[in-house]
Amino acid sequence: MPARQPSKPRARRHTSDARPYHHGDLRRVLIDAALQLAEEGAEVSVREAARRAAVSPGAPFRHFPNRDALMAAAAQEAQRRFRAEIEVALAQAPGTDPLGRFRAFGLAYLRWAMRNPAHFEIISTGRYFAHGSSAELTRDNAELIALTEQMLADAAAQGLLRPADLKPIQIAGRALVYGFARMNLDGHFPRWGVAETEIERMAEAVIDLFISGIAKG
Amino acid sequence: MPARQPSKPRARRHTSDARPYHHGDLRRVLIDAALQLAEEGAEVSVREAARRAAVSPGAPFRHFPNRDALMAAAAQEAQRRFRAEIEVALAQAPGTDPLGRFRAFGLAYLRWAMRNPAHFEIISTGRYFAHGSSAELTRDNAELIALTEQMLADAAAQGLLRPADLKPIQIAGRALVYGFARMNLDGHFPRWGVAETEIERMAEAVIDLFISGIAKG
DNA sequence: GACGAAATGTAATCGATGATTACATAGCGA
DNA sequence: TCGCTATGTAATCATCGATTACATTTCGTC
Repeated sequence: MPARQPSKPRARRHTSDARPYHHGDLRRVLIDAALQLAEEGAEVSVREAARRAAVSPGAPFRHFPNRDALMAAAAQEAQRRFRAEIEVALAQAPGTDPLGRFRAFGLAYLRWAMRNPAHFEIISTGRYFAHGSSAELTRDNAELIALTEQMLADAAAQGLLRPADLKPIQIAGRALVYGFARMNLDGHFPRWGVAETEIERMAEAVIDLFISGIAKG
Repeated sequence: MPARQPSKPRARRHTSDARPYHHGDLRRVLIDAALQLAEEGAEVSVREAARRAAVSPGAPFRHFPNRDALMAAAAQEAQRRFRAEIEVALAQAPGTDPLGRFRAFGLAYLRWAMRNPAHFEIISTGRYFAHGSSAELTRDNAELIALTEQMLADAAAQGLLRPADLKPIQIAGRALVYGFARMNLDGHFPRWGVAETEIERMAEAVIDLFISGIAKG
């Protein structure tokens, strides 16, 4: 036991012998641990995150005032990844057809939600932290919504849609995609096929149905 | 303090002096307390339910093996009320037009979900208890789903729908309504109008949009 | 009616959790 | 080099779900 006497108490950056008193980047590690816990289906506790970071139960509170703040930070990280994937999909979307872009958006949205259900839940639910407690999350989400609304407005301006109020279309589009994602999350889909491809095919069919329902012709 | 000496230890049914040792209908009272707590936005704890029933913290476990069982029972009660309201609405629905019945169903569904968000959450989320832990809840829900699917199948059989696969229509219909309800629940609607009438009007518009999207003509 | 078993409530206790406080150590700048 | 601040530890608290031992009531059976 007494082998713990510091052989190198010098101001070294992180010698490899035993973990240093200061962790290095505990905040980040805690966020990752929280996301990982959620992914595993376990409920996220501050203590368990601390445990995984090999740190005392009180340490996390140096970085987050309370549990909700940790969850909010984890949600921000998840949202960052979510948005990155959306933007990649849009960048690869064929051309300038607003409805085609809308379709690509919806597909990327649902694909991510199907494959990262726990992270999607953290982002969307507003149960782990007060909704609006993270201004960044709220702003980020508002931007994505504005993006889709712009697509639909463009489609209307180009005469691609059947005559109808735009607002209900926008709301319905959001509700449809959000509802599909949450149904998957909340266990409202029977264990459909063997793979996740089947449910993703259904997601595609639902999006196409919606578009054909609002498109002219 | 020593005024607690039982003046009437006889086997009376419930004399009015002081609460009797046995509660009477603790199970029911606990379920109601749980629903009330959810309605108030507080998180539901067994102890708090016991507190409201003026009973010791261990008492509830005589009626429910664990917290989840209490929540499942509460969910069953909420589902019972939900379904009752749906059936009233359907009974009042004008005629035999399948799409009209579908519309009435959707409106009643969303109306209840908007006005009883906490109860809707308990029913739908599968987070308070293992999804499928309550066979009755599952069966009840399956019946409602079968009902709507039958409406859409009838509509298709009567040639009221544009040609399309029925399955995506059924899934999309569920996702749309469920998504709208959950968006409201999860705080994705800005505090729209003063009253709840505005959001209910939007719900109606969304349902009508969906129907017009799948209906022939 | 009387009695004993079953049902139902209480009291005490356990382990886990979020949170706070006092203290220890590291790292950084004047 | 000194000392301030950031960051981690240790100890502690209240709350919660859950279990156990014990108390009281209720009810069927004789």
